Amino acid sequence: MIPPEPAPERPREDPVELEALRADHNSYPKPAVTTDLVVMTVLDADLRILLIQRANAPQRGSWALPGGFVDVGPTPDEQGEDLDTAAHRELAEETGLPVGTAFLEQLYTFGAADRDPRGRIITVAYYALLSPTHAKSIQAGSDAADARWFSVQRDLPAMPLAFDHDQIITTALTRIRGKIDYAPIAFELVPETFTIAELRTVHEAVKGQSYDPGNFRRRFKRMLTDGVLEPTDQKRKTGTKPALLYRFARRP
Amino acid sequence: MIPPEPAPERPREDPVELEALRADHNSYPKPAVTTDLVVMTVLDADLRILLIQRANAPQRGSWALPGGFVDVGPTPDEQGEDLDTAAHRELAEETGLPVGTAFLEQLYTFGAADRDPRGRIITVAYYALLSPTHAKSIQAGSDAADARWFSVQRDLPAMPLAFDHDQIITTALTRIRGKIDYAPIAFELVPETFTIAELRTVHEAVKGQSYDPGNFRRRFKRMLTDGVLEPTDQKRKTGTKPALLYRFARRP
DNA sequence: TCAATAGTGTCTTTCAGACAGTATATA
DNA sequence: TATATACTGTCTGAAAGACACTATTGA
Repeated sequence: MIPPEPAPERPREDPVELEALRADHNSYPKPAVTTDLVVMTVLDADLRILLIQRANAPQRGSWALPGGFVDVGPTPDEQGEDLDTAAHRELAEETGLPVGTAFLEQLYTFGAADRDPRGRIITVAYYALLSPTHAKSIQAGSDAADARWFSVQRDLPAMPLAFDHDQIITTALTRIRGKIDYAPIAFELVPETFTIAELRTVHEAVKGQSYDPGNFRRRFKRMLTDGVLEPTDQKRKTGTKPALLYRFARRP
Repeated sequence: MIPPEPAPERPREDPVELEALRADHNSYPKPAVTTDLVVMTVLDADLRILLIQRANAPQRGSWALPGGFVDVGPTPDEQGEDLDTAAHRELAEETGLPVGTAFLEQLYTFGAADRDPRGRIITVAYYALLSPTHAKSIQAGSDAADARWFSVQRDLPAMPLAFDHDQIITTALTRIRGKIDYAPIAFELVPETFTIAELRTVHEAVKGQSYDPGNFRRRFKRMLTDGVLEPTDQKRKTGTKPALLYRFARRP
């Protein structure tokens, strides 16, 4: 092993040299970059994804993921928005909800050379989780003639999607199905306060399997002692015995 | 819930219209896109990362991750290489090893607007895992005056890196430290055949913690019965009692 | 013979799955 | 009163951590 030398100080950039670099940087062809969103919610014990019907070519009329081009400033000094900001902006535009309402996380970047007929377009995919409360307000709110919730289990399998969006959705499903077992993402898919049964239903809808109510409750109760959750003093009427409502303690 | 209509057939693109789309596509500013590589190995029970010293501005002289621009074709019909292909190509160029020698996986895409002084550059980061056999051949092989292995624990904390490369490395470390517990990535960091102690050393170097040899062996032996591993009939002389060598059954 | 590591076995705790049983609401 | 669900408890097995113990090599 060669012992590493002490690292040099980070050099200041020479403004003149930098100008040359910037000119050089602009002399090569570049790809377009978009963000696409896999927006998910659980409605009626069913995992759903928000799709929009494309109003323009290419693939006009096809159902597709919401998304759009990342804002890149016109000059090196106006460099536009961060990737995360672009994703948040798209989400707000498509759902009508204020920025920060939903859980949003980068998923994967899809960059096959031929994935879009318009030319070279690389897309940074994000997934978002919406509570049913917010999800329902989308239906009602915006002019959603061309934006609908599709059931992952019932609708998606037989549905042709634009571009490689089926692959993006598959990646998102794999991600949340793995992550729900160890990260607190199920809480993003229930209302502000919720019963244990409602939380279990979310897990079941996401994983596509059922859980024993007793065992799920036990696992759940460990989060109570960990301070991740707190009980409220309210109950939800379910038709039979009312169930205690809990709240996710976002910041302990 | 609005019941979704049957999805329309995927429309054929009109060539004339497509031409217009392509022209439109080229009328907006675009970012440059690079891939950066976090190439890791374990040498002398120590997790290491390959860094190169930048020969050109910006940040000439700084240590940085290997990487480069994604090849984007000059026209919509010559759209260049896939992202994964670009990453594989960069890895081969930087290490001198043939494509396919190392494990390579997409990590995360970094797209802060101001992350590069040259202008808007989005980088799709990948991480690669090299066996010590291959890692050593890099040192010897290429003119590696400006490419070296740095110890994650000993060297990196005090080392200033170019751009946001420290953040990329942190993300890579978090990823493999999580993944090594459930995915067979440790086998990418040992020679073709290896002892249990060698595999344990890799786990310890990656996680930065020590494991009880007996317990590790037991966990390991379950992989034997699962067919993930197979014993060889060879032993490695260790200085004391020789240890049996095993082989990773890549495809069962 | 001693030191060091290979390799085995035991005890305990934790947690998940299966499942029985009790409590309390509505119809 | 019947039924459905909330909620509790018990049994079992898988797996991890702590740790004692035996086996086999080289010095």
